[in-house]
Amino acid sequence: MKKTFLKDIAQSLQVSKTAVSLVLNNKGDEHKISKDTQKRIVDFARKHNYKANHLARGLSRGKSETIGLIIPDISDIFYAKIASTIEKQAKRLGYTVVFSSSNEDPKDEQEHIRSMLNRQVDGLIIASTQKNQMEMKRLKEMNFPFVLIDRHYPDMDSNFVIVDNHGGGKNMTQHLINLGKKRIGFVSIEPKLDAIKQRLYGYQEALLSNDMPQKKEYIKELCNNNYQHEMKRAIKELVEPPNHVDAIVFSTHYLTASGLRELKAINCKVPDEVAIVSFDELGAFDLVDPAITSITQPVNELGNYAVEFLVDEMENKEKVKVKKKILETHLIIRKSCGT
Amino acid sequence: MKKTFLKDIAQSLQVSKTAVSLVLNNKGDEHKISKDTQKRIVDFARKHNYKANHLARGLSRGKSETIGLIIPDISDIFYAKIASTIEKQAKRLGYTVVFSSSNEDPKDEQEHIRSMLNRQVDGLIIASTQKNQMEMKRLKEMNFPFVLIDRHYPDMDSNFVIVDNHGGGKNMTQHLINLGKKRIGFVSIEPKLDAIKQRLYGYQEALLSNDMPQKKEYIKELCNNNYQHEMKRAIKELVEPPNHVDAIVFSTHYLTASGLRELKAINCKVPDEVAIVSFDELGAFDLVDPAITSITQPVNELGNYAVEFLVDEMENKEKVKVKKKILETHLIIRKSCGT
DNA sequence: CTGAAAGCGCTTACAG
DNA sequence: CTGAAAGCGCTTACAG
Repeated sequence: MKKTFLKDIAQSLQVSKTAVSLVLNNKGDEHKISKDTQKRIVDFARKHNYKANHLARGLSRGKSETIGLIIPDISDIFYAKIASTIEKQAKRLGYTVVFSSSNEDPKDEQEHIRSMLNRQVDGLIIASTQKNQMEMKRLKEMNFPFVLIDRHYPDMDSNFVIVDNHGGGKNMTQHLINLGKKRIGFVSIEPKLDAIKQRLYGYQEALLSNDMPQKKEYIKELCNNNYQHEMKRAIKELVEPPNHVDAIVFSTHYLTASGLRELKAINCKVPDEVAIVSFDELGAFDLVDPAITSITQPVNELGNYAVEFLVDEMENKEKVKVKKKILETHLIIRKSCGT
Repeated sequence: MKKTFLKDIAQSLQVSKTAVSLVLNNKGDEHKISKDTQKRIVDFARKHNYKANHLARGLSRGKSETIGLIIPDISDIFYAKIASTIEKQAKRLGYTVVFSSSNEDPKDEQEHIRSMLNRQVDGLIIASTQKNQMEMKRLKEMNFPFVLIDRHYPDMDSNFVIVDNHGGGKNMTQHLINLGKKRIGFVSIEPKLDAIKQRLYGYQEALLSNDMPQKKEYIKELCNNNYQHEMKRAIKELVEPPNHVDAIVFSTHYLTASGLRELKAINCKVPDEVAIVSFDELGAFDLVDPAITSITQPVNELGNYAVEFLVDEMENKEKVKVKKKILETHLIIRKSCGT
């Protein structure tokens, strides 16, 4: 099966390449090409399974119809889900998506951004390390379409769609307070990301507005690369006297899993001795012992808005205002906080 | 910041585009371009942040340095992990990856394959629906590099890297038998996929080689789109008399999760009343109540081999023989089978 | 209504 | 050692 090119069709049908290209791009009517010719071209193309070479088309049109997705880690279920909805939505609108994982490394992230630009993606969706503000500024100056997801740069005016981390942090803490918990710990990674900071602030605000004491010792911030190791000690310090917390807020799904492992290891009963609540979920959190009360993020919405914003900007470059969206989270109550 | 093109460099430096292109592609020495000229070109390029337009380069060279990944569903943790290692490995070798989810729809899969060909990917990694043998044949005839992962076409001679599903199914069943289980059920999706069939055969072989009865009623095959609904009944029928199984083998991670939910719903104690074992895992299977004994798949190896095989074929088209690899699974013993 | 021609930004034989 | 030129496969003003 030989490959068919535009030229082949033109020659076989004794028409110009122009005509073929026009017709196949649905501009036949616009250019008043006879219905008959159009039909012949379309039929021939279909029969020979002709499809335009995207590289050539892209080069010629100055757009590739692909969008780049840069995330910390595609194997994290949260990002995997986002990637899934982004892909679906992008496909619907005629775009393919190429992805790259930054592994939270700003240098890698920058490299991927540039590499994608070379590859002539038409736009970028980025869940950034939040350490590349200069690079983002550069994109803005180039007038290059992009939208930040999950993590944004608070000082920068750009498209983004994120989640209400502050509200989520507050709600999960309030839930604990409503259940009568008095000494509520907070386990997090180092709050380098605004999203993580906001969860902490939410926690603190809930405490504050309920006139509960804020103790520095209740807050454990683990190193992102080494949290599994540090978790052991953090949990111990929280659970044992003098802190002796009766509840723990975990700021990410993997911290929850890790923390629960430690709690089990030291035979601390959840929720009887300590209640736990998780920001975001892992695969089978409803089956875990005990089923884990979690804040849930609207992944689909997030992905859909991201693509919508991006395509909007790609297709009407000049007129578009910066678009921002903050999505609400949702508390799913299960067993890990008791009743 | 204006974009720099090859032409700009050539003009600024008063050399030919040829020279610039050659030097920037590390063919300066080969073409005996003076060290001095080379240095001037490289410096200028670096200073102005020049990067070749990949579309143009691709069109000209006839390769895009991208590989296409087609999987059933990127939001499934198993494929997300594979995607992650494939991306890492591909990047190391200078390739970008574009992905598409088929959602188990053969038509979609075919469309994605063709769309990727139009986009001029250099090779394809496919976890196929296994209903597109014709399309795969077509790829072979075109001499287009591709490797099948996770699912292969048993009747077709092509590159693949899969997992020993038969062995896995056998081991997990044998584990149950070793623990003294007598009536072992098997819950699966419809065995349209060879991988799923093999797991069943493995189960059957374990039974056979231990002189245990094979009962048709012990085997439940659910419809892939509707398994959550059908699970309720399947579990009931297995657990209640007359079948009254004392163990269940689940052939996929999501079936395990779903089945366990039903078992809990009808208050059937695991592992005391019925032991369960899972082929493949979900995020927190070690934390589930009870922690789930599972067959684990070597995702990283799988991804690495896939890329290795593919790149091998892409870069030495003619000489390469078909490469096949079957990876061993691993049984992780936890609590769900008792002791 | 239709075609010849230029152009997208590269790479690479080919000729000196 | 180096450059002019053709070519990759399309798209699209432009001219009739």
